[in-house]
Amino acid sequence: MIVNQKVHFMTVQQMAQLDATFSALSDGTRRAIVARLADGETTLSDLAAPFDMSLTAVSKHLRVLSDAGLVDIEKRGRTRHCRLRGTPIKEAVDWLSKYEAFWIDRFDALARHLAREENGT
Amino acid sequence: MIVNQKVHFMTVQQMAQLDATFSALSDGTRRAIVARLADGETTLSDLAAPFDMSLTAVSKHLRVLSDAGLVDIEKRGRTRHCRLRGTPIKEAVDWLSKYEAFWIDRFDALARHLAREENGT
DNA sequence: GCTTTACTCAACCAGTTAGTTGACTATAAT
DNA sequence: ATTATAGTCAACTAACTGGTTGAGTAAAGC
Repeated sequence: MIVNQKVHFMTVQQMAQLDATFSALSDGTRRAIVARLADGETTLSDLAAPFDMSLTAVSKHLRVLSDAGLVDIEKRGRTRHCRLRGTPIKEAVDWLSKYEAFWIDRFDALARHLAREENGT
Repeated sequence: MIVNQKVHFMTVQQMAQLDATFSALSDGTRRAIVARLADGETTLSDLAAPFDMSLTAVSKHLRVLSDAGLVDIEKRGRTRHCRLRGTPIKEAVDWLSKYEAFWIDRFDALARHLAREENGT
């Protein structure tokens, strides 16, 4: 089996966007925020309530997500209303999708096969 | 439109795995390594050649990928042979896929609509 | 046996990250 | 007008990151 040689061109900004997206999602608190926002728009205070950390800390996490373009923050009176944006997530999936062939990985499959043989099954 | 409320249970290890995967992929050099390995197995030296940094630096990047379970490193004589593993990538995609609804984002769509109106088109 | 190759390891450095606290600002409620 | 709420900002800390260099090790080649 021969894997297609795929040359991929990417601008510096596209690289930076992927950096920011993956980096933003590398923190469990931020992934929890994303998960929460998928259920609908919320304010910062509401968002922060379940977390065992200061409002400032959650605000900073939200800022990271906002800088990465994953969430929109809208100032409304004295509250900040946050909502999820899908585009950067899609871009991350698009990048990952290039390695889809490896999800049903021939090497993984081989490894599983060998593991089964080692176990004598 | 109502988004399904999805409660998601995740073990500490699954969380840590996602942390490691997204964190590993948040660096452009490491994504380039992954891309390179998708074209086939290579040694560390071969892998390091195109990069403008020391072998030690690339070795460290590879170690991060290895720790995250994204690559296997096999010692063979004095060379290290590296190959891609798909499973963690699949897990990352599975997580992201829960937000697939937002890729064709009603808010994004609204934002684009408003942007078009602002431009008077 | 000596030299080159392919690495690893430890120490160091500068910059970033994830959290804290305390002081502040602006809006809303009484 | 006062008070409570929602949040920001600046300063600080501890730990982590991404890179370096120099020394060391183990396998291959001559």
